[in-house]
Amino acid sequence: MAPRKTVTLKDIAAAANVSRAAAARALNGYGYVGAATAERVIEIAAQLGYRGNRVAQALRGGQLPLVGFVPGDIQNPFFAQIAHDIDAQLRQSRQSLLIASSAESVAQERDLIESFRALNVRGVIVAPAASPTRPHLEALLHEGVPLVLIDRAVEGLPCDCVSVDNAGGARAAVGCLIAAGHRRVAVIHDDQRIVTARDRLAGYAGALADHGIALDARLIAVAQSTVAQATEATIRLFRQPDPPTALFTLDSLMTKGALLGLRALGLSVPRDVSLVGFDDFDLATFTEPQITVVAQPVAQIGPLAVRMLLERMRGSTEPPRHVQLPTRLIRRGSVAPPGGGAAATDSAC
Amino acid sequence: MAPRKTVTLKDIAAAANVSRAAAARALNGYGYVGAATAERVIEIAAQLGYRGNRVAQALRGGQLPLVGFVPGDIQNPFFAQIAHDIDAQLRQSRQSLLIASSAESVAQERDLIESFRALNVRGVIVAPAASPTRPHLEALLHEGVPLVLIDRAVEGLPCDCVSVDNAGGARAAVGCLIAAGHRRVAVIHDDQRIVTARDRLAGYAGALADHGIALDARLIAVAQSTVAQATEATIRLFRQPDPPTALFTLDSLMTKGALLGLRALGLSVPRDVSLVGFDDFDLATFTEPQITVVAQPVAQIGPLAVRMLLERMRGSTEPPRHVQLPTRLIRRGSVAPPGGGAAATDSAC
DNA sequence: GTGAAAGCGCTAACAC
DNA sequence: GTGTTAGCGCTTTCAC
Repeated sequence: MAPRKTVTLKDIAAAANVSRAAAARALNGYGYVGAATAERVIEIAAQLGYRGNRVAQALRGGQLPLVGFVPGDIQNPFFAQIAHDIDAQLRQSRQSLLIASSAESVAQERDLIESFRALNVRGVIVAPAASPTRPHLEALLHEGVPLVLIDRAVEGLPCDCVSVDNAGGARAAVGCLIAAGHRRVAVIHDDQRIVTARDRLAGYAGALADHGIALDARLIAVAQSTVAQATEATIRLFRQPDPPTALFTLDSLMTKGALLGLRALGLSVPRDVSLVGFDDFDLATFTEPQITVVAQPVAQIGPLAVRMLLERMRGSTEPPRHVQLPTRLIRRGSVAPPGGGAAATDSAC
Repeated sequence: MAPRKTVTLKDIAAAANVSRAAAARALNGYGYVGAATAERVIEIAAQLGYRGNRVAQALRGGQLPLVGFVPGDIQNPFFAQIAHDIDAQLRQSRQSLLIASSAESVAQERDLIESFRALNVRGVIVAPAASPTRPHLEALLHEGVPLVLIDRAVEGLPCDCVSVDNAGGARAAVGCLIAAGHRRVAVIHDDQRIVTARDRLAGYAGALADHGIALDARLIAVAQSTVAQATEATIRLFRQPDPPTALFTLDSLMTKGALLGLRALGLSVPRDVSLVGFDDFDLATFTEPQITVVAQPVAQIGPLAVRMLLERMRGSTEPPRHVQLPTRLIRRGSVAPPGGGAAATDSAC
């Protein structure tokens, strides 16, 4: 209980009968120190439980061994895995990780970046929230703090970025549906708030255009990215006269909602409607049939982002790189030809 | 790009033609400062983009506004939610959160605590990994660093703790199975590595004892907490001669594994076997039928832990509190009487 | 090889 | 009211 006074360099210097300078040299193993002295100092330090004071070190020389990470939401498995990977990678370079979710709010993101700046972090990884301008990120760059964007690119921000090919993935997903014979492919999207949603929607439109299918506004539903809203949107979509025969959902929460909505409607997948979702998720392989999805290379994002960040922290001044990782269509059992045709185990999809 | 020299208190003092002390007083709003001076200083500071240097402040006075959190695994939704809640709560007291998973390894936990100590964090929240001794946590306490344990209590460690009633929850779960008429209730558990698993297993044994049912070693399977291992364990359990009629799983990963194993065996829930899992999870309401589970009050853990921590950080010296939150049995559709009896929509469970 | 001394940026007595 | 001064714990020239 007694908040024992922390042992400082001065203490161990005194105990070893050397100057603080000599002690520091011994402990950090630089400069000239007599082998005997060094050994003695090190032993005494160990004995007294000396542990150095990063704060003082940071004040003197550089910065604290701190890196900040701002995901949209740490509860999202996508970000949770990335956080885990960043954590694991960063630990090897003995950096500690500050994590704080922006909850997709720019204001919150700004505050977080602000506090990171005050702490003088060595670098920051952020999944930027949607916003027309981003002065806080620019300020970071301006101060020379290494910054890596993940998941969402930001135009005009000269920094490294790791994202996935959202448009391409969506195009492939919808293409697969079209290849199976669908013409009336619905989509649920998320009000365009986030860049990724916009790109995925663009991919949807692109796939339709590729095959000369006109966009039909009645097949495009808007919902916030929650299970409940997606469920409702699905129900609206399929209660229309002349309903769609297939559905493409822009993220895994929406895919879950779609599943629930379809179930509520008594519609069976893939017999009554075919379904493809963006983003793989654990539930996708538990359903019967399993759900066909566009999988993102989540496991690559964190490690790559860290590698880029460390390079910058080491002083690299290469021009910013924007890596766009490819997605992968995982064909499972949720796609079949329209009109309750044959089960499509081995269809084009 | 140009790492513009950070503006320091000295700079703004010079620009305002006052001493550093006066400037500091104006900026931090303490002590006597002339209103005019204060205003001028503040304006100049804003103009120059002064932002103070927490590191220097910390060196001088107290500590950095840092709190550490060591979950077992940030990817586990249980910990992800807690992390989210801690983050949200802590933000209000303007603390930044360091998060690093122990991966259930004491060695890693020790290293993390070590680095937190070096950073002089204000407090630590940890889900302690299984270990006979915990010198690093004791050291923390000894230094007077506030520490709150979550999810797992540690005997003999005089600090606050928030856990759930694992034994009681398990007892209720198994009791429910027994009430439905089951006598041969199997359990899959996790090698006793973690305290929670041990308590849940004790609850299982307790429920059996309550009803005069003898423990049967052949009904107790060991598996690590992974879907794959639990799947195998389930298959082993139900391939025996005289197989169980009900199954209790100790966490959600295992429940998923059990579902898969049962499906592989062609066994239907709850007709052929009844199932109750510890820990609620999203999939539990997607399956047909939905799975009966023992739900933990996850949403309470983080906020409560933070409240306790903040109190300690404010200097409270109350005796340590150990709060054990109650669990709740959520009766869904995975329990029925044994022997393919009637569907148990409204059975005792 | 080792010690003395000068700060890093900030705060808080204490003097004026 | 405001300035002077003395450090917080550490690193790092620069003498010796």
